[in-house]
Amino acid sequence: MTTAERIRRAAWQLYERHGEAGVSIRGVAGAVGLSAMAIYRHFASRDALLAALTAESFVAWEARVRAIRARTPLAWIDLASRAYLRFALDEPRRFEACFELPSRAVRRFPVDFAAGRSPAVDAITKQVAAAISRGELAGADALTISLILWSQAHGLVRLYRDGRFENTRVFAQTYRRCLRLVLAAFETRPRAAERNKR
Amino acid sequence: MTTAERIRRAAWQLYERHGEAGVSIRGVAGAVGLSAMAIYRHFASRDALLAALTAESFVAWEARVRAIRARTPLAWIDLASRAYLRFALDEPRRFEACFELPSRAVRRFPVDFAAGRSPAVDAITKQVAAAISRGELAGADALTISLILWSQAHGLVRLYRDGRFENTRVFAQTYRRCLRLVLAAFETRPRAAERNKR
DNA sequence: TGTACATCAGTGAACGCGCGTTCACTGATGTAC
DNA sequence: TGTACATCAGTGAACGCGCGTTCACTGATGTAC
Repeated sequence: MTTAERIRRAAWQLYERHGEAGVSIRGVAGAVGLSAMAIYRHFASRDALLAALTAESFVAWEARVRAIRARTPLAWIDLASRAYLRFALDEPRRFEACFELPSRAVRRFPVDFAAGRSPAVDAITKQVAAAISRGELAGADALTISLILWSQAHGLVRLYRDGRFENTRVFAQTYRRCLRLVLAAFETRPRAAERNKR
Repeated sequence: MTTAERIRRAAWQLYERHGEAGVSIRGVAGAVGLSAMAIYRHFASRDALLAALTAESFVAWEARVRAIRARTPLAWIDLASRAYLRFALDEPRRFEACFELPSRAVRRFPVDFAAGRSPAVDAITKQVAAAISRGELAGADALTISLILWSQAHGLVRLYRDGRFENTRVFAQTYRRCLRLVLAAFETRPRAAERNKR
Protein backbone atom coordinates (compact mmCIF):
# COMPACT_ATOMS: atom_id res chain seq x y z
CA MET A 1 0.00 0.00 0.00
CA THR A 2 1.46 3.32 -1.01
CA THR A 3 1.82 6.15 1.47
CA ALA A 4 -0.76 8.19 -0.43
CA GLU A 5 -3.22 5.35 -0.01
CA ARG A 6 -2.50 5.01 3.70
CA ILE A 7 -3.14 8.74 4.02
CA ARG A 8 -6.44 8.44 2.15
CA ARG A 9 -7.54 5.57 4.38
CA ALA A 10 -6.63 7.35 7.58
CA ALA A 11 -8.37 10.50 6.34
CA TRP A 12 -11.43 8.45 5.51
CA GLN A 13 -11.51 6.88 8.96
CA LEU A 14 -11.39 10.31 10.55
CA TYR A 15 -14.12 11.47 8.20
CA GLU A 16 -16.31 8.47 9.06
CA ARG A 17 -15.99 9.21 12.75
CA HIS A 18 -16.00 12.99 12.91
CA GLY A 19 -17.10 14.41 9.59
CA GLU A 20 -15.35 16.99 7.49
CA ALA A 21 -14.16 19.12 10.40
CA GLY A 22 -12.50 16.00 11.84
CA VAL A 23 -10.14 15.70 8.90
CA SER A 24 -7.16 17.87 9.85
CA ILE A 25 -3.67 17.58 8.42
CA ARG A 26 -2.26 16.99 11.88
CA GLY A 27 -4.90 14.42 12.71
CA VAL A 28 -4.38 12.45 9.52
CA ALA A 29 -0.60 12.59 9.87
CA GLY A 30 -0.83 11.36 13.44
CA ALA A 31 -3.07 8.46 12.42
CA VAL A 32 -0.68 7.41 9.66
CA GLY A 33 2.35 7.85 11.90
CA LEU A 34 3.97 10.62 9.90
CA SER A 35 4.71 14.25 10.52
CA ALA A 36 2.11 16.74 9.38
CA MET A 37 4.42 17.95 6.65
CA ALA A 38 4.72 14.53 5.07
CA ILE A 39 1.08 14.84 3.97
CA TYR A 40 2.02 17.70 1.69
CA ARG A 41 4.38 15.37 -0.14
CA HIS A 42 1.26 13.53 -1.37
CA PHE A 43 -1.57 16.07 -1.38
CA ALA A 44 -1.21 19.72 -2.32
CA SER A 45 -3.52 20.92 0.42
CA ARG A 46 -6.25 19.89 2.79
CA ASP A 47 -8.80 20.65 0.07
CA ALA A 48 -7.05 18.32 -2.33
CA LEU A 49 -7.21 15.57 0.27
CA LEU A 50 -10.94 16.12 0.78
CA ALA A 51 -11.47 16.11 -2.98
CA ALA A 52 -9.82 12.69 -3.09
CA LEU A 53 -12.33 11.42 -0.52
CA THR A 54 -15.22 12.77 -2.58
CA ALA A 55 -13.87 11.08 -5.71
CA GLU A 56 -13.55 7.75 -3.87
CA SER A 57 -17.13 8.08 -2.67
CA PHE A 58 -18.46 8.69 -6.15
CA VAL A 59 -16.81 5.49 -7.23
CA ALA A 60 -18.69 3.67 -4.46
CA TRP A 61 -22.02 5.20 -5.53
CA GLU A 62 -21.50 4.52 -9.21
CA ALA A 63 -20.58 0.92 -8.46
CA ARG A 64 -23.93 0.48 -6.72
CA VAL A 65 -25.75 1.84 -9.75
CA ARG A 66 -23.73 -0.31 -12.16
CA ALA A 67 -24.59 -3.40 -10.14
CA ILE A 68 -28.34 -3.00 -10.68
CA ARG A 69 -29.84 -5.79 -12.79
CA ALA A 70 -33.48 -5.79 -13.85
CA ARG A 71 -35.70 -7.29 -16.55
CA THR A 72 -37.53 -4.08 -17.47
CA PRO A 73 -36.74 -0.35 -17.38
CA LEU A 74 -39.47 0.25 -14.78
CA ALA A 75 -38.06 -2.45 -12.53
CA TRP A 76 -34.59 -0.95 -12.96
CA ILE A 77 -35.83 2.50 -11.94
CA ASP A 78 -37.47 1.02 -8.87
CA LEU A 79 -34.23 -0.69 -7.88
CA ALA A 80 -32.27 2.50 -8.48
CA SER A 81 -34.46 4.44 -6.09
CA ARG A 82 -33.92 1.72 -3.50
CA ALA A 83 -30.17 1.79 -4.18
CA TYR A 84 -30.15 5.49 -3.34
CA LEU A 85 -31.95 4.78 -0.08
CA ARG A 86 -29.60 1.93 0.77
CA PHE A 87 -26.55 4.04 -0.02
CA ALA A 88 -27.81 6.81 2.27
CA LEU A 89 -28.55 4.36 5.10
CA ASP A 90 -25.62 1.91 4.74
CA GLU A 91 -22.84 4.38 4.01
CA PRO A 92 -24.08 7.73 5.25
CA ARG A 93 -20.64 9.30 5.15
CA ARG A 94 -20.08 8.14 1.58
CA PHE A 95 -23.46 9.60 0.73
CA GLU A 96 -22.51 12.84 2.42
CA ALA A 97 -19.17 13.04 0.63
CA CYS A 98 -20.92 12.53 -2.72
CA PHE A 99 -23.92 14.76 -2.30
CA GLU A 100 -23.30 17.22 0.50
CA LEU A 101 -19.64 18.19 0.55
CA PRO A 102 -19.05 21.29 -1.54
CA SER A 103 -17.44 19.84 -4.62
CA ARG A 104 -15.58 21.64 -7.34
CA ALA A 105 -16.58 19.37 -10.20
CA VAL A 106 -20.36 19.45 -9.86
CA ARG A 107 -22.42 18.53 -12.92
CA ARG A 108 -25.17 21.02 -13.74
CA PHE A 109 -28.74 20.69 -14.95
CA PRO A 110 -29.61 20.53 -17.77
CA VAL A 111 -26.52 20.74 -19.99
CA ASP A 112 -24.14 18.37 -18.21
CA PHE A 113 -26.84 15.79 -17.56
CA ALA A 114 -28.25 15.97 -21.07
CA ALA A 115 -24.70 15.41 -22.30
CA GLY A 116 -24.40 12.33 -20.09
CA ARG A 117 -21.55 13.68 -17.96
CA SER A 118 -22.87 12.12 -14.78
CA PRO A 119 -22.72 8.32 -15.10
CA ALA A 120 -25.36 7.64 -12.45
CA VAL A 121 -27.90 10.23 -13.63
CA ASP A 122 -27.24 9.21 -17.21
CA ALA A 123 -28.03 5.58 -16.42
CA ILE A 124 -31.35 6.57 -14.85
CA THR A 125 -32.28 8.88 -17.70
CA LYS A 126 -31.56 6.12 -20.23
CA GLN A 127 -33.86 3.72 -18.41
CA VAL A 128 -36.58 6.35 -18.19
CA ALA A 129 -36.20 7.00 -21.91
CA ALA A 130 -36.45 3.27 -22.58
CA ALA A 131 -39.64 3.07 -20.51
CA ILE A 132 -41.06 6.02 -22.42
CA SER A 133 -40.34 4.45 -25.78
CA ARG A 134 -41.96 1.22 -24.60
CA GLY A 135 -45.04 3.28 -23.78
CA GLU A 136 -44.81 2.62 -20.03
CA LEU A 137 -44.00 6.15 -18.87
CA ALA A 138 -45.37 9.46 -20.12
CA GLY A 139 -46.19 13.02 -19.11
CA ALA A 140 -42.75 14.64 -19.35
CA ASP A 141 -39.39 14.17 -21.05
CA ALA A 142 -36.93 11.62 -19.71
CA LEU A 143 -34.58 14.18 -18.19
CA THR A 144 -37.39 15.90 -16.29
CA ILE A 145 -38.75 12.63 -14.94
CA SER A 146 -35.23 11.64 -13.83
CA LEU A 147 -34.79 14.96 -12.11
CA ILE A 148 -38.12 14.64 -10.34
CA LEU A 149 -37.26 11.18 -9.07
CA TRP A 150 -33.77 12.18 -8.03
CA SER A 151 -34.78 15.37 -6.27
CA GLN A 152 -37.68 13.60 -4.57
CA ALA A 153 -35.28 10.97 -3.23
CA HIS A 154 -32.70 13.59 -2.36
CA GLY A 155 -35.19 15.80 -0.55
CA LEU A 156 -36.46 12.92 1.57
CA VAL A 157 -32.95 11.82 2.47
CA ARG A 158 -31.98 15.34 3.45
CA LEU A 159 -35.02 15.64 5.69
CA TYR A 160 -34.09 12.31 7.24
CA ARG A 161 -30.49 13.33 7.76
CA ASP A 162 -31.65 16.57 9.37
CA GLY A 163 -33.52 14.47 11.92
CA ARG A 164 -37.01 15.08 10.59
CA PHE A 165 -38.24 11.49 10.81
CA GLU A 166 -39.13 9.65 13.99
CA ASN A 167 -36.73 6.82 13.19
CA THR A 168 -35.02 4.98 10.36
CA ARG A 169 -37.82 2.42 9.95
CA VAL A 170 -40.48 5.06 9.49
CA PHE A 171 -38.21 6.90 7.12
CA ALA A 172 -37.44 3.89 4.94
CA GLN A 173 -41.12 2.97 4.65
CA THR A 174 -42.13 6.53 3.88
CA TYR A 175 -39.34 6.90 1.34
CA ARG A 176 -40.45 3.80 -0.54
CA ARG A 177 -44.10 4.79 -0.48
CA CYS A 178 -43.37 8.32 -1.74
CA LEU A 179 -41.11 7.17 -4.54
CA ARG A 180 -43.65 4.60 -5.66
CA LEU A 181 -46.36 7.25 -5.76
CA VAL A 182 -44.25 9.69 -7.73
CA LEU A 183 -43.11 7.08 -10.22
CA ALA A 184 -46.72 5.88 -10.55
CA ALA A 185 -47.68 9.42 -11.52
CA PHE A 186 -45.84 8.94 -14.81
CA GLU A 187 -46.85 5.34 -15.46
CA THR A 188 -49.37 4.80 -18.21
CA ARG A 189 -50.76 1.64 -16.60
CA PRO A 190 -51.89 2.97 -13.27
CA ARG A 191 -51.13 0.95 -10.14
CA ALA A 192 -53.56 0.25 -7.31
CA ALA A 193 -52.79 3.52 -5.55
CA GLU A 194 -53.58 5.44 -8.69
CA ARG A 195 -56.75 3.54 -9.45
CA ASN A 196 -58.22 4.64 -6.11
CA LYS A 197 -58.62 8.09 -7.58
CA ARG A 198 -61.27 7.35 -10.16
CA MET B 1 -33.37 48.93 20.73
CA THR B 2 -32.17 46.67 23.50
CA THR B 3 -28.60 45.42 23.61
CA ALA B 4 -29.82 41.87 23.02
CA GLU B 5 -31.51 43.04 19.86
CA ARG B 6 -28.43 44.89 18.65
CA ILE B 7 -26.46 41.70 19.22
CA ARG B 8 -28.99 39.65 17.24
CA ARG B 9 -28.87 42.12 14.37
CA ALA B 10 -25.09 42.22 14.26
CA ALA B 11 -24.97 38.43 14.42
CA TRP B 12 -27.46 38.22 11.59
CA GLN B 13 -25.41 40.59 9.43
CA LEU B 14 -22.34 38.45 9.95
CA TYR B 15 -24.38 35.36 9.16
CA GLU B 16 -25.73 36.92 5.96
CA ARG B 17 -22.24 37.72 4.78
CA HIS B 18 -20.20 34.77 5.97
CA GLY B 19 -22.51 31.98 7.04
CA GLU B 20 -22.51 30.11 10.29
CA ALA B 21 -18.74 29.97 10.67
CA GLY B 22 -18.69 33.77 10.34
CA VAL B 23 -20.68 34.23 13.54
CA SER B 24 -18.06 34.32 16.30
CA ILE B 25 -18.51 35.83 19.73
CA ARG B 26 -15.58 38.16 19.14
CA GLY B 27 -16.86 39.16 15.71
CA VAL B 28 -20.35 39.93 16.94
CA ALA B 29 -19.04 41.84 19.94
CA GLY B 30 -16.75 43.91 17.71
CA ALA B 31 -19.63 44.74 15.37
CA VAL B 32 -21.84 45.88 18.24
CA GLY B 33 -18.99 47.80 19.85
CA LEU B 34 -18.84 45.73 23.02
CA SER B 35 -16.32 43.42 24.57
CA ALA B 36 -16.67 39.72 23.79
CA MET B 37 -17.74 39.03 27.33
CA ALA B 38 -20.69 41.40 27.16
CA ILE B 39 -22.36 38.95 24.76
CA TYR B 40 -22.57 36.39 27.54
CA ARG B 41 -24.66 38.83 29.53
CA HIS B 42 -27.40 38.32 26.90
CA PHE B 43 -26.84 34.86 25.42
CA ALA B 44 -25.69 31.85 27.36
CA SER B 45 -23.40 30.61 24.61
CA ARG B 46 -22.66 30.83 20.92
CA ASP B 47 -25.16 28.03 20.32
CA ALA B 48 -27.88 30.00 22.09
CA LEU B 49 -27.14 32.97 19.84
CA LEU B 50 -27.39 30.80 16.72
CA ALA B 51 -30.64 29.31 17.99
CA ALA B 52 -32.03 32.83 18.26
CA LEU B 53 -31.17 33.42 14.58
CA THR B 54 -32.93 30.19 13.60
CA ALA B 55 -36.02 31.19 15.56
CA GLU B 56 -36.10 34.62 13.87
CA SER B 57 -35.85 32.93 10.49
CA PHE B 58 -38.75 30.61 11.19
CA VAL B 59 -40.85 33.64 11.97
CA ALA B 60 -39.95 35.05 8.54
CA TRP B 61 -40.92 31.80 6.80
CA GLU B 62 -44.14 31.38 8.69
CA ALA B 63 -45.12 34.95 7.91
CA ARG B 64 -44.76 34.19 4.20
CA VAL B 65 -47.02 31.17 4.54
CA ARG B 66 -49.58 33.09 6.58
CA ALA B 67 -49.69 35.79 3.91
CA ILE B 68 -50.89 33.40 1.20
CA ARG B 69 -54.42 34.15 -0.02
CA ALA B 70 -56.23 31.96 -2.52
CA ARG B 71 -59.76 31.09 -3.61
CA THR B 72 -59.36 27.31 -3.64
CA PRO B 73 -57.19 24.79 -1.79
CA LEU B 74 -55.43 23.80 -5.02
CA ALA B 75 -54.58 27.42 -5.79
CA TRP B 76 -53.32 27.84 -2.23
CA ILE B 77 -51.04 24.81 -2.57
CA ASP B 78 -49.68 26.17 -5.81
CA LEU B 79 -48.90 29.50 -4.17
CA ALA B 80 -47.29 27.78 -1.21
CA SER B 81 -44.89 25.92 -3.47
CA ARG B 82 -43.99 29.22 -5.10
CA ALA B 83 -43.57 30.84 -1.69
CA TYR B 84 -41.01 28.20 -0.81
CA LEU B 85 -39.13 28.93 -4.02
CA ARG B 86 -39.25 32.67 -3.42
CA PHE B 87 -38.09 32.26 0.16
CA ALA B 88 -35.11 30.19 -1.00
CA LEU B 89 -34.21 32.70 -3.72
CA ASP B 90 -34.99 36.00 -1.97
CA GLU B 91 -33.63 35.22 1.48
CA PRO B 92 -31.22 32.32 1.02
CA ARG B 93 -29.65 32.78 4.43
CA ARG B 94 -33.04 32.80 6.14
CA PHE B 95 -33.87 29.66 4.22
CA GLU B 96 -30.60 28.12 5.31
CA ALA B 97 -31.13 29.06 8.95
CA CYS B 98 -34.59 27.46 8.86
CA PHE B 99 -33.89 24.31 6.93
CA GLU B 100 -30.17 23.59 7.00
CA LEU B 101 -28.72 24.70 10.32
CA PRO B 102 -28.73 21.84 12.81
CA SER B 103 -31.59 22.79 15.05
CA ARG B 104 -32.43 21.41 18.44
CA ALA B 105 -36.20 21.72 18.15
CA VAL B 106 -36.82 19.87 14.90
CA ARG B 107 -40.33 18.54 14.27
CA ARG B 108 -40.44 14.90 13.23
CA PHE B 109 -42.52 12.92 10.73
CA PRO B 110 -45.10 11.68 11.23
CA VAL B 111 -46.08 12.35 14.86
CA ASP B 112 -45.20 16.04 15.22
CA PHE B 113 -46.66 16.94 11.84
CA ALA B 114 -49.81 14.91 12.33
CA ALA B 115 -50.21 16.74 15.65
CA GLY B 116 -49.87 20.07 13.85
CA ARG B 117 -46.73 21.15 15.69
CA SER B 118 -45.22 22.78 12.62
CA PRO B 119 -47.39 25.76 11.63
CA ALA B 120 -46.22 25.85 8.00
CA VAL B 121 -46.50 22.12 7.32
CA ASP B 122 -49.80 22.07 9.17
CA ALA B 123 -51.20 24.80 6.94
CA ILE B 124 -50.23 22.87 3.82
CA THR B 125 -51.65 19.61 5.12
CA LYS B 126 -54.94 21.32 5.96
CA GLN B 127 -55.25 22.67 2.42
CA VAL B 128 -54.42 19.27 0.97
CA ALA B 129 -57.07 17.71 3.20
CA ALA B 130 -59.57 20.32 2.03
CA ALA B 131 -58.77 19.55 -1.60
CA ILE B 132 -59.20 15.84 -0.92
CA SER B 133 -62.60 16.34 0.69
CA ARG B 134 -63.64 18.48 -2.28
CA GLY B 135 -62.71 15.54 -4.48
CA GLU B 136 -59.90 17.44 -6.23
CA LEU B 137 -56.96 15.46 -4.90
CA ALA B 138 -56.65 11.70 -4.35
CA GLY B 139 -54.23 8.80 -4.30
CA ALA B 140 -52.74 9.19 -0.82
CA ASP B 141 -53.54 10.68 2.57
CA ALA B 142 -53.11 14.41 3.14
CA LEU B 143 -49.96 14.08 5.22
CA THR B 144 -48.24 11.92 2.62
CA ILE B 145 -49.11 14.28 -0.21
CA SER B 146 -47.83 17.22 1.84
CA LEU B 147 -44.60 15.38 2.54
CA ILE B 148 -44.13 14.53 -1.13
CA LEU B 149 -44.63 18.15 -2.16
CA TRP B 150 -42.40 19.47 0.58
CA SER B 151 -39.57 17.00 0.00
CA GLN B 152 -39.80 17.51 -3.75
CA ALA B 153 -39.43 21.24 -3.28
CA HIS B 154 -36.74 20.78 -0.66
CA GLY B 155 -34.74 18.36 -2.82
CA LEU B 156 -34.78 20.71 -5.78
CA VAL B 157 -33.72 23.67 -3.68
CA ARG B 158 -30.87 21.68 -2.15
CA LEU B 159 -29.65 20.66 -5.57
CA TYR B 160 -29.82 24.28 -6.64
CA ARG B 161 -27.96 25.47 -3.56
CA ASP B 162 -25.29 22.85 -4.18
CA GLY B 163 -24.71 24.41 -7.58
CA ARG B 164 -26.38 21.72 -9.64
CA PHE B 165 -28.33 24.04 -11.94
CA GLU B 166 -26.87 26.12 -14.75
CA ASN B 167 -28.37 29.30 -13.34
CA THR B 168 -31.20 30.69 -11.27
CA ARG B 169 -33.53 31.17 -14.23
CA VAL B 170 -33.25 27.56 -15.33
CA PHE B 171 -33.71 26.47 -11.76
CA ALA B 172 -36.85 28.52 -11.15
CA GLN B 173 -38.46 27.29 -14.36
CA THR B 174 -37.55 23.70 -13.65
CA TYR B 175 -38.76 23.97 -10.07
CA ARG B 176 -42.16 25.25 -11.16
CA ARG B 177 -42.52 22.61 -13.86
CA CYS B 178 -41.57 19.77 -11.51
CA LEU B 179 -43.90 20.89 -8.74
CA ARG B 180 -46.76 21.26 -11.18
CA LEU B 181 -46.20 17.76 -12.48
CA VAL B 182 -46.05 16.24 -9.02
CA LEU B 183 -49.14 18.05 -7.83
CA ALA B 184 -50.92 17.06 -11.04
CA ALA B 185 -50.16 13.44 -10.21
CA PHE B 186 -52.65 13.66 -7.35
CA GLU B 187 -55.26 15.79 -9.10
CA THR B 188 -58.45 14.01 -10.06
CA ARG B 189 -59.13 16.32 -13.02
CA PRO B 190 -55.95 15.82 -15.04
CA ARG B 191 -54.25 18.88 -16.55
CA ALA B 192 -52.90 19.13 -20.07
CA ALA B 193 -49.57 17.56 -19.12
CA GLU B 194 -51.33 14.55 -17.68
CA ARG B 195 -53.76 14.15 -20.58
CA ASN B 196 -50.82 13.73 -22.95
CA LYS B 197 -50.32 10.30 -21.52
CA ARG B 198 -53.47 8.65 -22.73
C1' DT C 1 33.43 -0.17 -10.77
C1' DG C 2 33.44 4.20 -8.73
C1' DT C 3 31.86 8.73 -8.21
C1' DA C 4 29.16 12.82 -8.58
C1' DC C 5 24.78 14.44 -8.73
C1' DA C 6 19.69 14.56 -8.73
C1' DT C 7 15.52 13.04 -6.77
C1' DC C 8 12.43 12.42 -3.31
C1' DA C 9 10.04 11.04 1.22
C1' DG C 10 10.03 12.79 5.30
C1' DT C 11 11.28 15.96 9.54
C1' DG C 12 10.88 19.65 13.21
C1' DA C 13 10.28 24.13 14.48
C1' DA C 14 7.84 28.03 13.87
C1' DC C 15 4.40 31.63 12.08
C1' DG C 16 0.25 33.77 12.68
C1' DC C 17 -4.26 33.08 13.28
C1' DG C 18 -8.96 32.66 15.53
C1' DC C 19 -11.78 30.28 18.61
C1' DG C 20 -15.21 29.68 23.07
C1' DT C 21 -15.08 30.38 27.59
C1' DT C 22 -13.43 31.38 32.66
C1' DC C 23 -12.18 34.51 36.11
C1' DA C 24 -12.12 38.37 38.92
C1' DC C 25 -13.22 42.95 38.53
C1' DT C 26 -15.59 47.96 38.04
C1' DG C 27 -18.95 51.28 38.27
C1' DA C 28 -23.46 52.88 37.72
C1' DT C 29 -28.25 52.49 39.10
C1' DG C 30 -32.14 51.10 41.84
C1' DT C 31 -34.23 50.00 46.34
C1' DA C 32 -35.50 48.90 51.25
C1' DC C 33 -35.56 50.76 55.67
C1' DT D 1 -33.37 62.18 53.77
C1' DG D 2 -29.54 59.29 54.17
C1' DT D 3 -27.36 55.02 54.03
C1' DA D 4 -26.43 50.31 53.18
C1' DC D 5 -26.96 46.86 50.10
C1' DA D 6 -28.24 44.30 45.89
C1' DT D 7 -28.47 44.13 41.04
C1' DC D 8 -26.71 44.25 36.69
C1' DA D 9 -24.27 45.61 32.17
C1' DG D 10 -20.02 45.53 30.89
C1' DT D 11 -14.62 45.04 31.03
C1' DG D 12 -9.83 43.07 30.26
C1' DA D 13 -6.69 39.62 30.69
C1' DA D 14 -5.86 35.08 30.25
C1' DC D 15 -6.41 29.88 29.45
C1' DG D 16 -5.87 26.29 26.43
C1' DC D 17 -6.82 24.80 22.19
C1' DG D 18 -6.32 23.53 17.18
C1' DC D 19 -5.70 25.03 12.67
C1' DG D 20 -3.19 25.26 7.61
C1' DT D 21 0.92 26.27 5.91
C1' DT D 22 6.03 27.98 5.24
C1' DC D 23 10.80 27.27 5.78
C1' DA D 24 15.09 25.16 5.84
C1' DC D 25 16.77 20.80 6.62
C1' DT D 26 18.27 15.43 6.52
C1' DG D 27 19.25 11.14 4.73
C1' DA D 28 18.41 7.43 1.78
C1' DT D 29 18.04 5.79 -2.93
C1' DG D 30 18.57 5.83 -7.86
C1' DT D 31 21.20 7.05 -12.03
C1' DA D 32 24.44 8.82 -15.70
C1' DC D 33 28.97 8.63 -17.21
